Amino acid sequence: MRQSEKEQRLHAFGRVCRDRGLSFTPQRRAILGAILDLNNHPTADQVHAALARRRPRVSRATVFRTLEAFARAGIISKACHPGSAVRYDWRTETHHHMVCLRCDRVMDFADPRLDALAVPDTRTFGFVVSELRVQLRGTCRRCRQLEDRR
Amino acid sequence: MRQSEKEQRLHAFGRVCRDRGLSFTPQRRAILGAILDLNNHPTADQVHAALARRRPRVSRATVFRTLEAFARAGIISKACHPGSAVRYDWRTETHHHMVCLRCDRVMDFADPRLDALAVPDTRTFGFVVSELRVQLRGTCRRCRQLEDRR
DNA sequence: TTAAGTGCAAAAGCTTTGCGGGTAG
DNA sequence: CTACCCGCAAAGCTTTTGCACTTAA
Repeated sequence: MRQSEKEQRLHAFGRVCRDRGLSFTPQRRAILGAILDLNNHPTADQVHAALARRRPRVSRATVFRTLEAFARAGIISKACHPGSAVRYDWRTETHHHMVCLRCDRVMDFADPRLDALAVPDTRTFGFVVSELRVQLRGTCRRCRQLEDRR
Repeated sequence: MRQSEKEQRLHAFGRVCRDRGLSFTPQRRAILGAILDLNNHPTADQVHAALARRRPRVSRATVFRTLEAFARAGIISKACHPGSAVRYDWRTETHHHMVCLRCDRVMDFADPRLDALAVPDTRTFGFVVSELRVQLRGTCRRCRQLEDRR
């Protein structure tokens, strides 16, 4: 992501935070910056590691609390995956994912045809759908290469 | 699930295990029985809890090891979810999920129209798709009711 | 018979919480 | 000023691992 785009996004995040009644502290700005830089559905720990040698110092607890609070407020979202640690996604708009079933990697996949799919009726389940997303399950390049070597 | 259907499925699981070179011990039979009974994408711990007062005794470590081994062998699968503990699914064939973003509950959703969707081309990513699944993200009945009460 | 599976207990990894002190708005 | 936020450290979940013993095939 270009620096200018990043600054622009951070600025937008600040505005949304205040709209939602959350303060936009230097720590929170750093956390959002890190998730934009990583850009690949990191865990809270990966975000914390990325910030380790940077100013301002951000504690592990703050990273966990902040990411969770932002997700609850809809400022960021959570990615669905088959693994065992919450994965965060700075994108909140509908998009799609390729999910590697070997290494749990999640990659974005854009496709307007998929965006246009009609949401099926789930009323009988009492379930209200906010969005439809497609998941392409399979094997990523790296995992296939590892496999081939054997 | 009817008792007869469950027995039939357990029998089929036994056959697949042996085909894959995995032995079908009483513990493993019990674990698969529990995941069929629960029927709702349980965590390893939930499977273990369901077996707590039953024979044969199954240790927590065995539950974790077994579910992981079965998933790797394709005997069961993992559900994709936004939470922080692996969720197992005794269904391995393509199907779809409603995912509650408040409580992380995962519910099955069947729709032949969705099953028929064409898999997009992901070659440029080096990603090989094994199946396409749809995820309906939203809020389940229980969570909406809890919300309404406030 | 023996390779594979199991239980136990300890360690490692992930997440939440309570509290005293700090700061954004 | 004051409600919200932060760091720290401890506790609570989830998952893996090493090892000695057992068992399915």
